[in-house]
Amino acid sequence: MTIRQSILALLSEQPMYGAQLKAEFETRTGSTWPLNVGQVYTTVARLERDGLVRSAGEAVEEQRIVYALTDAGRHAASRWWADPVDRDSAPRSELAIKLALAVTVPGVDVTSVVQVQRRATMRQLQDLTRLKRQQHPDDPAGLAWSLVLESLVFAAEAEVRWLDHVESSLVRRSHPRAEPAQDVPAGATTELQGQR
Amino acid sequence: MTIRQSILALLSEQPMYGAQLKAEFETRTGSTWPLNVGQVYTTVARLERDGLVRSAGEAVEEQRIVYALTDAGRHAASRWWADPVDRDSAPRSELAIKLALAVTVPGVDVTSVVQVQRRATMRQLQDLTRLKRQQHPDDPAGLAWSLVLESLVFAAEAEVRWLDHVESSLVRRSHPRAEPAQDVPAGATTELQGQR
DNA sequence: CGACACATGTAACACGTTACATGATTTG
DNA sequence: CAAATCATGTAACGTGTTACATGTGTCG
Repeated sequence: MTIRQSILALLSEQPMYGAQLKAEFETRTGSTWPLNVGQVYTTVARLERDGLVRSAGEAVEEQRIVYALTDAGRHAASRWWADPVDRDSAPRSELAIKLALAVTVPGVDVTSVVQVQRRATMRQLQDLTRLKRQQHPDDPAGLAWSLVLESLVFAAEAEVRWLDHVESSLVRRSHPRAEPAQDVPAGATTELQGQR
Repeated sequence: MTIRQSILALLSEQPMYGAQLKAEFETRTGSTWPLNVGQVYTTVARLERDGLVRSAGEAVEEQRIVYALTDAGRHAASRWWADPVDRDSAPRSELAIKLALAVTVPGVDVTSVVQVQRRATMRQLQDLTRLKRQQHPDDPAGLAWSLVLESLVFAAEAEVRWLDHVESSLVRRSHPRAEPAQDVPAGATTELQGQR
């Protein structure tokens, strides 16, 4: 669904042809999520089928087929801006499910699962900060990519915090006698950069 | 892929029949993500096709078909525990893409997009804390659900923080003369519960 | 008996993804 | 001219999702 909406959004700025859509999508999101060209065509075909896009046949150039929004398409695009991202359709969090199952299936070394994941997420965090250093957020064109990178950073930080929280829950479960130690506050980002 | 792995994990504990798989999945993850029964059967059929599951034909009861892991299936299940969740296959963040496009497509009221989303996420956060109050994390069976809920809370909090960060980036962009005001530190969760 | 719930499946479709085939344009 | 590049598209497959059809017990 995301690609669908993204294509609508790009076409709402200006009619474009297929490869241009791919290029625009990738430069604006900083190539974080590459987009296969073929997918552009399949998605555009579905949009055309649904009456949101029409191909303004070979408008200017030779064999380039330019796509444009129909009225319904313009409507759908503006609805995307107006509505919040649907939380009900939020994809299942594989990590949350994995750990929920890990603590209920006997014989699973939950602590090890948590540690492996924590290390992986910390590495991703380092990669992201490395990427951010090659980045000029003042550049108006770079603002978008900057935001994308930072959204990944925020998500990864939250993941690490949650993993630590899971670990402390496990400790509490195995030591039910211990006085209820206060959990790490959510904002303890200070030490987050250090490897364990 | 997530459902596939979840079914492998459940079957690694014990052979089960279809409806039981649905029930176990939902009780252990707290019905946060309902699972259509039909999907269990389609997924199990694919697992059988791939040689990870075999149907131990009508083992005990009358017409209940019990599924069990093959050796390859057990192997796949334990690999899931050993490996971190693949970050490369992490789904595209619809929200991040949406805002990246919003700041690059002219004529979009980005601030409004941010505000609408923030309100929606705050409401979700309130719903989650309300759910958490009806929850006993000391109950060993409830621990899993507790963790799932908290993962959603952590993710939503991170989303709100990121949205605020986006907003301040926008302000900075429109007032380039202003001295670079320090951003809100990632750990400013204290006020997060209050509506704006 | 009839209604209900439980359990099993199938059919159909949407989206995402990749690999491949084709044609046109540029360039060494 | 030949090779590389750009652009368009199609075919095939995988997962997720829903709606529907069917059978089988149970219980008032």
